[in-house]
Amino acid sequence: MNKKESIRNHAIKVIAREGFYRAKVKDIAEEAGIAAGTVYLYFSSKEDILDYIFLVEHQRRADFVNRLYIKNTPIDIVIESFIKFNYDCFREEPETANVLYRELITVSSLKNQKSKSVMGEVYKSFYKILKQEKENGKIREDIDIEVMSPLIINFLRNSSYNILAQYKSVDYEHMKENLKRLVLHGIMK
Amino acid sequence: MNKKESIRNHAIKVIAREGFYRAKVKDIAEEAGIAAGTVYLYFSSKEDILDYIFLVEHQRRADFVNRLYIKNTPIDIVIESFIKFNYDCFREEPETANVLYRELITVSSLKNQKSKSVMGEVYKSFYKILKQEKENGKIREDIDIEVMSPLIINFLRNSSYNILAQYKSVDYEHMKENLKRLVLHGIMK
Amino acid sequence: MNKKESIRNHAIKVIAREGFYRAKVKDIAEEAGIAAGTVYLYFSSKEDILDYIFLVEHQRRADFVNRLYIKNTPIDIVIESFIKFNYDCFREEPETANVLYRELITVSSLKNQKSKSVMGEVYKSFYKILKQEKENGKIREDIDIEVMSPLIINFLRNSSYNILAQYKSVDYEHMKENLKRLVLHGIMK
Amino acid sequence: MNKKESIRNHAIKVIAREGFYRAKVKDIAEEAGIAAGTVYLYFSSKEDILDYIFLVEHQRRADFVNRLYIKNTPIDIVIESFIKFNYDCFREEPETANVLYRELITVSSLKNQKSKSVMGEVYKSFYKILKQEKENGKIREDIDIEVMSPLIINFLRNSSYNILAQYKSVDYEHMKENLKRLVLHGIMK
DNA sequence: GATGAATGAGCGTTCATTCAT
DNA sequence: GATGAATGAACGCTCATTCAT
Repeated sequence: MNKKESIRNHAIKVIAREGFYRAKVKDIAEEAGIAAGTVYLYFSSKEDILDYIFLVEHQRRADFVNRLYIKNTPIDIVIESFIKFNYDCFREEPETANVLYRELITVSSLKNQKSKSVMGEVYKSFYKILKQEKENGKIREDIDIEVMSPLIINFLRNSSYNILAQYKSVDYEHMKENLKRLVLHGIMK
Repeated sequence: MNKKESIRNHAIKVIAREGFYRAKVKDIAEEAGIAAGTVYLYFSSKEDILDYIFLVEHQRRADFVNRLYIKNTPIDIVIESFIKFNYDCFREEPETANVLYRELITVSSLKNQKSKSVMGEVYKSFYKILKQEKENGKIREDIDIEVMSPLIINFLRNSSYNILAQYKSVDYEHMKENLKRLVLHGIMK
Repeated sequence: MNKKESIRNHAIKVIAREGFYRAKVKDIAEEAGIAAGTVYLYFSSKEDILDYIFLVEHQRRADFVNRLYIKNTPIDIVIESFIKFNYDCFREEPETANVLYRELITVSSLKNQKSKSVMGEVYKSFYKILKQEKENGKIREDIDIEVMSPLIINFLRNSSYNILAQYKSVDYEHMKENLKRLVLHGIMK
Repeated sequence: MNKKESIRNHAIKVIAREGFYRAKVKDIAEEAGIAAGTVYLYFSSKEDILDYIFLVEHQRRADFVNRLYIKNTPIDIVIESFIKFNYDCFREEPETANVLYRELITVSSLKNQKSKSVMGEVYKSFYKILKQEKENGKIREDIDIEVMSPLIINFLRNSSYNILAQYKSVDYEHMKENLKRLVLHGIMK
């Protein structure tokens, strides 16, 4: 078993529960069934663990959106898929959602250059999809896709999280449908 | 001079610069030109300062949206005004924007009940505006306004922050216009 | 009304409740219905208040024992009276008893020279009584009264406190009688 | 080398010198040749150290008196031995004596339940010895041993401390003899 | 004399990180 | 590689004392 991945996974649990600053390296280690010192064989610092969590999650999104782009997926399917992707991620691993949503901003001031640049890839791929569709005449002319693409991506990810975090018993399909409609009507002709 | 307000203002500066957990009470006091102990004459703890910052800002938004509701403002003007309001707030006090955006989530897990309930008022007023306009036949039937109103409010606030934080030299009017269009097309007939 | 005495009396209450180090000057002042700063018009420091409390109480005991000495009171009556005196003091003002018993030792390391010297007077008077009675042939020859007089005085005072503190519903007369007997049989022929 | 015991021993020194509230954890650690943080690997708080000091000392006395009881030791030997035991303890470790005598009361208001219950054992064993001897007809009928046993135990311990603390150059054997005589004459037929 | 807001030294405790084993 | 005891810098908070009003 890969120990670095094990630490990442258990760190997500602890950080989701306590928040990054309250989370103790000792607790993460304990949760992972190793000694505190061992963590430092795989990560240079506590912050480094968080960076790595972001990196992996951003990479997953970058890969996902990039794959949609390569396959020439039409914009309505892209929006729908990305909503579904985030929903599924967050429902399957609620702790990861928590960490992504809560700590992302706090740490954006940190030095996680690598994680940042990967997030940039997500924006870029989504932008390319929008550009293609604008050329196809599907997107309204008065929408500046360069400016809006990161805002929309963030909106979709945050809303997915918000819905799952706020509403306990609700028709999720209904909400996903609403979210998709709002964005599609917002940008399409 | 109101010392509690002075502490709030200088705390915003320090917390914006360092983040809440890195910000030292001593630094906040120093920035405000008082002794560290004096802070505790006005706040019961460091966390209490943050709560108060949120409370004041949320109250401003609650008042703003509520006033629009009372005046029966049409939805397109509401969206436009709220975008402008956030823009202006964030441009005038970028540090406040930083704190609101970065720390809001981190601390949402804390016990800031008062601040939370005030934020709830924002949602409620905005929901009432949307409800009115739906009855007026301006909102598309397939939009569930109960679900979407908090998502839209957050979208507008976060996007305002994102744009100001990301783009240094840009045509802000153009971006505000884009944001408004996306949301209006997204929800209106 | 004498403000210094008022502070002394209310300080006794607070110190009895919290212990000297936990007792706050502010609480003492509040209890006495004055401002914290006012305390420092009558006492030079928090410790100074405690010194004064001791001084007053020791003086009362010194006066009491000295009066017995002057009146040529026989030893059995002295013992009995001193037990009764302590009992009555402690029953009437249990807080004072608490402070005397608990803080006396802690602070014996402090610089309360005046209070100490007054306590010395108690020992001296009691010693003179014992000496008189030894010359009268009432005290056993093998008792070194110089050594034993302070021990006995402390024993009587501490035991009074202990009994009142430990036993809630008990025949106090029976216990006082026991205490008196033990000491009298211990020292008399 | 047992580090917990080392901390206990050095804490006794510092607390004896400064008093509990003046003693700094840092000083205790420094005295013990370790870092301040290390103290918290063995004790949960500063107060916890004091509790442990009491526990150990009370246990020693409890064991001592209990052993005398088991061996059916006659009362005069018990008194003599207990005086000697306290003398020796206090002469060998004057700091321990100081702490026991000075802080015992201050902290008796704290939550040191364990330490308290151990002290109760001392009273109980001594009471059983007295009861035995009363049945043997050695103790005067008019002495209520249930009431007097804790008072006597405290008297012996406190007096040992007082003598050692007050008198620098004195015939200690003479004083111990005096103390023993007083108590024995006080209670025996 | 009386106030009480302001001070700031001081301290208990935490916890990321190290390193000898 | 793995451990976990030890470290010690760091920080939130307290409260005796002062002093301008």
